[in-house]
Amino acid sequence: MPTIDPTAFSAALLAWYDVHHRDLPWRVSPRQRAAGVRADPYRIWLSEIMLQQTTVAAVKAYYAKFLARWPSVADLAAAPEGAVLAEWAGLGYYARARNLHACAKAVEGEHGGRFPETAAALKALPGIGDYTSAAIAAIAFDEPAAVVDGNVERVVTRLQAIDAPLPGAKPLIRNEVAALTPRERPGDFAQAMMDLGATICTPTRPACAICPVRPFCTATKTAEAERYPVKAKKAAVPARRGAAFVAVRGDGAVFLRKRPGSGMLGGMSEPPTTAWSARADGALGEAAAPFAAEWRLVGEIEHTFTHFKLTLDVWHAAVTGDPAIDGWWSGPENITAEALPTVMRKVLKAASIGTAGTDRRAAEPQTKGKRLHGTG
DNA sequence: AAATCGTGGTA
DNA sequence: TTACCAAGATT
Repeated sequence: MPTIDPTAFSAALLAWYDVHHRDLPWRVSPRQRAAGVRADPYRIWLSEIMLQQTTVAAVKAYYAKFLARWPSVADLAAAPEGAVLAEWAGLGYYARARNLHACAKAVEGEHGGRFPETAAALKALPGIGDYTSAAIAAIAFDEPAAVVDGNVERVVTRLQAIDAPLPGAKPLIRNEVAALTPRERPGDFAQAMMDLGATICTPTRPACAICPVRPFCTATKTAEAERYPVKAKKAAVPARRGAAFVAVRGDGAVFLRKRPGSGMLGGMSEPPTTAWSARADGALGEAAAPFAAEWRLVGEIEHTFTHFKLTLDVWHAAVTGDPAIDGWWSGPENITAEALPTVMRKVLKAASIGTAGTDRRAAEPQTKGKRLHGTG
């Protein structure tokens, strides 16, 4: 494997970054940085947690909402977990939101309200692992930590034509990044590597012709950049099936409950659902309902998670009394603020529970989910 | 240490 | 439609 001159490499990369960096809400631009503006650790941390396995486009609106509602780590630490989960609803990987809140409380309770300033200390906090600890340390505290995300893995495996498949090649990649990371401007270097991966060294059809570090790249010499990184193929996702029961009161309120605090959609809200059987053929009738009511099958929804595809039969009932299980009634004016993950919003939509306005019976054509015509 | 954990966009 | 991907962490 050829050795890259770190000084020449980072000079080329940073010169490109100074001109072509992305403008992002949580970012301090190189111009601002040179003028002495420091990144706010809270904002860097918040954005990094949100950006884990999540696109910049999806994060922007959530970042703005969180920052407006909780401008400081103290504000976030003082919030109820349920409020954080509700604000996170729709962004996915909900353990991130639980850990976000736990981390804010740890910073307040154990670190005097200030984020620790080294990657090693940051990594001890909830939700902060190898990547995030290095990123915060580099961007907010100028520590020359090796920042390795998916972008960097792609860039480095191409630079060095690393044929070893991921994730086994991670230690090798990390060492390469550590060797390349400069003492000066380590935060800009990390962000430059990620911007390069996001805009030039893309997964498909990389723009090698305009790449600022092309002279250092082995893979592009043989036009093989697109072959990297090498990854093992993923297994096909199995199918599961279950049922959801949407009870509606006369005033339009829907009965919701809180899911267990850990595991799938941990801590999030839902209309009561059955367990999700590994068998895709599980014919679940109203006998599976959590409480007796005049249940009527009104539709079904499909939702694909990371490791399985779920089909839920959607049952609906008009209810007068209170169910004998834990939960609460959520009125039409409150439903959008509930901690409902996307799959559960699909369920409510299939049961004609609107998320806008109060007329849940509005004749809105069903664009998603199969509308069934039961015995009416 | 392989499995678990969401969602939306795109080829 | 299917498959893969996007600033990974936890157990």
